[in-house]
Amino acid sequence: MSKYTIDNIDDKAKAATFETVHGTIQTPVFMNVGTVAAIKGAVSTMDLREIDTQVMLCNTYHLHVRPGDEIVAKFGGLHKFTNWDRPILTDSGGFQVFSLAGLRKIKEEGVSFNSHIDGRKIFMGPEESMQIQSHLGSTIAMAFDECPPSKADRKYVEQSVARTERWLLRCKKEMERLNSLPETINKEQMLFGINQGGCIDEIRIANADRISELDLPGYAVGGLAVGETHEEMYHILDVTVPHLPQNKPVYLMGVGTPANILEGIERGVDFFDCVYPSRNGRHGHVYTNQGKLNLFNAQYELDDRPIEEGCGCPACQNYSRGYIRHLLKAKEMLGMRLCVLHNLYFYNKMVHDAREAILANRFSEFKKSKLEGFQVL
RNA sequence: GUGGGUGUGGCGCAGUUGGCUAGCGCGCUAGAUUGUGGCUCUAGAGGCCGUGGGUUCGAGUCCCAUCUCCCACC
Repeated sequence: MSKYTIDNIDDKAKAATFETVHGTIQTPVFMNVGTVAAIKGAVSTMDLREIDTQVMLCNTYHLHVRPGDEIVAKFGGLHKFTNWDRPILTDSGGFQVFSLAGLRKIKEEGVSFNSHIDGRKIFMGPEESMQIQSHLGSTIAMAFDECPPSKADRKYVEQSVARTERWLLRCKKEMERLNSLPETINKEQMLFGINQGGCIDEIRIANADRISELDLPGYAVGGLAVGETHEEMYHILDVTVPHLPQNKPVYLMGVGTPANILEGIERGVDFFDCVYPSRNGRHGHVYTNQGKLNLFNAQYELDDRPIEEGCGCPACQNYSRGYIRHLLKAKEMLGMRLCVLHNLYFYNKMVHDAREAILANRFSEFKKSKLEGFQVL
């Protein structure tokens, strides 16, 4: 039984508490992306606990191809498999329809993929996605959707969104069936619906209105940050979020930069996830309140300062920029790991601080000072 | 000492019968990256081609000398 309680609303920015079978989530929240049940960059669930993060995100498609969701189920689900007892959100595999374009064929029933691991043919539709996510036993399962390319024309977007809506009904029905089975790992698994519609206001709004009627425990805005400008993205949030239920969490999928997240929070978004902190960390790009640093740059060779003065992360508490740069150049895994840890800490802390600001009704000043700071470097 | 081979950006190499601004890989310097295939992509810097002569309209390419390093033989 989930329960969403709004703690405060500062203009449109929301701070809420979402209670789940795996503990409470305080929003806004950044969810740490661990696609294959691990945060890339040698970051463990022990580390996630140490830097005090709330939610891990895993991927249905990737875990289905390897190791296989039946295997995870034999371990008792993702929570036991990964030794993470806090909430886990699983993405449905829908995005892979988009990101692995070229390996796919979309039909009404679902999508045929060729596995990126061994090339074998895989079929996934709404029912399959729900079955896999049920095996994984995540706290929140995402609906199986299609994320149309940003350059798709209106007609394609209309057809795609209509099909995604039909898929959502099938997801809901299948999840209800799965949650009632005795062998199901998490019988209170939640299904979040996903809003689509490209950059076309009317399609977004009509879709948001229709899926809101399904009374799902949460809703996501998908299909953003896929090539449109930041202004277009913010505009879509401006017009769409008000058409999603106010008493349910709103999740902006795959977004984004620290600035994107602050803009999203300002528009009422609760949940975020993005590969940036981990991917950029692996590439030596680290976030600070003054902007982003590329530790591969020669200027850090003799820099004995931490990544960011005053940061409480394990990297900054123990090591210098110069040492981490050396590790990165030497391709030592520790270099990536320290950068990823720092970035995850930075993201989680920023969103946590945003919550504090909302609770104190000073989010607008908070956001303004953060954005000004990011532009210093 | 004799014979053979070698010498081209930081490293490893291409450079055809001598022909226009000498290439490539790695490295280096920067930049991209938004529901992640530990990637990938883009741009940039850096070489008087061991040294000194010579032949030629023109030499990294041919000739002579010299030095370096490697191999074999005495």
